[in-house]
Amino acid sequence: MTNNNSIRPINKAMNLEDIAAKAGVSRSTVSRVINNEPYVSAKTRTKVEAVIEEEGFSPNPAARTLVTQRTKAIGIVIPHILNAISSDDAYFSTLLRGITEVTTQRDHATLLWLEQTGDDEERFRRRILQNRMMDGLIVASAATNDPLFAHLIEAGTHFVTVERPTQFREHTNYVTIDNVTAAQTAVEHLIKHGRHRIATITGNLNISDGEDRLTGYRNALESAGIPYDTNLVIPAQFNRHNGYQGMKELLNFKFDAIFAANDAIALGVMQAARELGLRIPDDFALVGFDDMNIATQLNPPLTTIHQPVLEKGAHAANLLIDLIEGKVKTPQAILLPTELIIRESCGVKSKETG
Amino acid sequence: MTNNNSIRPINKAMNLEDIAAKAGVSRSTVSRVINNEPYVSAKTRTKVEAVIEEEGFSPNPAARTLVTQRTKAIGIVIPHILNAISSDDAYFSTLLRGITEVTTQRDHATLLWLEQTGDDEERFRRRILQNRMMDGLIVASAATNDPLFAHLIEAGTHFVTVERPTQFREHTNYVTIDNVTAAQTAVEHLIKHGRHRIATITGNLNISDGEDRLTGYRNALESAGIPYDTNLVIPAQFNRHNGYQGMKELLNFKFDAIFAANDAIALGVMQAARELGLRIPDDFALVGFDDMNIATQLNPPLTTIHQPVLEKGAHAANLLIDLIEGKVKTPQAILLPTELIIRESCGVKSKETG
DNA sequence: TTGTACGCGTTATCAC
DNA sequence: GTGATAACGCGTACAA
Repeated sequence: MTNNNSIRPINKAMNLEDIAAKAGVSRSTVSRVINNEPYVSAKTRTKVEAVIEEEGFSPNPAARTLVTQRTKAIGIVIPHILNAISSDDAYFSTLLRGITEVTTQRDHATLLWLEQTGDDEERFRRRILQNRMMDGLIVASAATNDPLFAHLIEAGTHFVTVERPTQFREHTNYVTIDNVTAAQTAVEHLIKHGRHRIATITGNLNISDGEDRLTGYRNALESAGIPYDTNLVIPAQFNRHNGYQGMKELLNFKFDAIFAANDAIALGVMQAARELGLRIPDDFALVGFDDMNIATQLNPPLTTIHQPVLEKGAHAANLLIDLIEGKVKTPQAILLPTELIIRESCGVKSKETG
Repeated sequence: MTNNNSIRPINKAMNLEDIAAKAGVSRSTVSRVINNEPYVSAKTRTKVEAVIEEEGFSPNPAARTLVTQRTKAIGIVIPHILNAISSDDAYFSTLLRGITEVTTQRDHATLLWLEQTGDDEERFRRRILQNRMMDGLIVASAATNDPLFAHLIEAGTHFVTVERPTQFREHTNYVTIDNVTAAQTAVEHLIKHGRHRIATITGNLNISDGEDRLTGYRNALESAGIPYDTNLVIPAQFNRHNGYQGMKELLNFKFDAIFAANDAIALGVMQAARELGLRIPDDFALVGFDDMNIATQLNPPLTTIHQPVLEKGAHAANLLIDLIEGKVKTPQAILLPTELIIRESCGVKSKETG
């Protein structure tokens, strides 16, 4: 409104110039102090810092971004909202916590991009790709063939996934767990304890987590010389409803155990079993995946694979910011450990180890 | 780097000037087209739009923010992370979904600010107050006396809370539920069905949700002429562990029902009861609050108050953006409806209505 | 209806 | 060590 430097409108934030005037130096010097640059005398620095402190000044991020081309913000992208944030599940909020822990610590803001139910994919992608408020992206629960990846790579945008990539592997940084081995461990545990007709209700097979857990299941059967029976493999998605439906489909066949691709699915199985008057683990054993907090609380407590979701988020954020800051060049693949947690749903006393 | 307009460095984003050149018009005309301003001939507009489309151009948000003083982004602030994101709980992620649904629809970005465990409050507050990447804030699960509010009001920052404010009421926009009445309804349901020694394990009493639910509990007792027995009131926090502990404390006293201030607490109660060999609802009735998805899944299924968390988030976001856009002036208080969901934990068949 | 010119608040590049 | 001054990319009075 006014061009008069001496009178600042009320409520108008201060700027470098104002601070400089108050400190009796030039704008450039204030900038140097703020950015911790050398070549400022101790005395000047102290004076300027005092004024900054006194005024509670902080530099305008938009102006800064305009010249530095950096926003000091990252984005979290969740394309498949219905799967990822099935509200049964603490996976998502735990991941967020892990991520923000690091972004906060490393002085970055965090933008959240959830694909909405009515959204078409193309618009969602454009919204993210065109938004230039972020220096990089963490992509969670995307389909392995999601076109987003091609666009990100083409645009040269830094990104990290929390699933194993199946395409563009040489361009993709990721942090995940060894889903194949973990699932295999779970199923082998069932086999070791006398279950031989083991069914599985899978997660989304277009997400590597789902795909890999099915592979682990197959591997376990194969190692034990148990034939792979497609009747016992119910393709589904990572949510409770699918577990519930899957259980009902399985009724047509004989089985003595179910490996659920995650705990939400296991929850659905338990609900169906209960309605059908089937008892776990007496009528069939059940093993889940994720170790959500609720697992101890179920009846019976759920045997499951524990995975370090918080750490996954934290590692992803660190990796992304390292990438942005140029501290990491070659594509990184970080694998986090998992653990089989034996409770009661698998029919083995939790005292005796696997 | 280069001042030569005719040669753009590879990977350098286009700007208005470039588009203008390609379209054979001036920069301002392109700006007008992008901002849907009048006084552009249909022909010019079409031409410019074609170039924009062809180049996949979108304006630099930092530059835009610098001049408009608007970021088209809002922030979500969660001060009490341990309470709000107790990983038992879908409340938080559901709220996020509700919020982002609206922010997306109204073309705003969403920033996430979670107070970290090791964080001191003062630093957290500064981080938010000094960050100018947002046009307004949604504050969730803050203590009613959180100093943040005073700062926000002083700074003239638009904000909306999803709890009832106890101070600065005339300056605070909020959307919440009628916690008092809802809690009262829950407890009256217990009374009506013969329970007279009703205990409660409260939520955080420095959050209005916790305070109000306790008030509702008192009101119900009072209406029924049941004396208020402080032995039966366990001050606690909104998480499962506190429910577990609270249940154990209650063992010293006689009671025939528990009103848990949220479902997470009820979960803890159920776990403790199970370990103690107490049966619900035979040994005591139990009612929760929230109606998290898992409630149907518990043993027994949990009677609880349903609250529309998704809608809460959506209303909050709409209200905030209305505020930012100047469409709303006087402080708004939006109250959303709740409903008592009768299942089995209260000892009443779910068929017969409370 | 279109174009010119200035300002938004920084950082970066020079002189001094 | 310090201070002008030119970008950064956009919106917007004002002139044409």
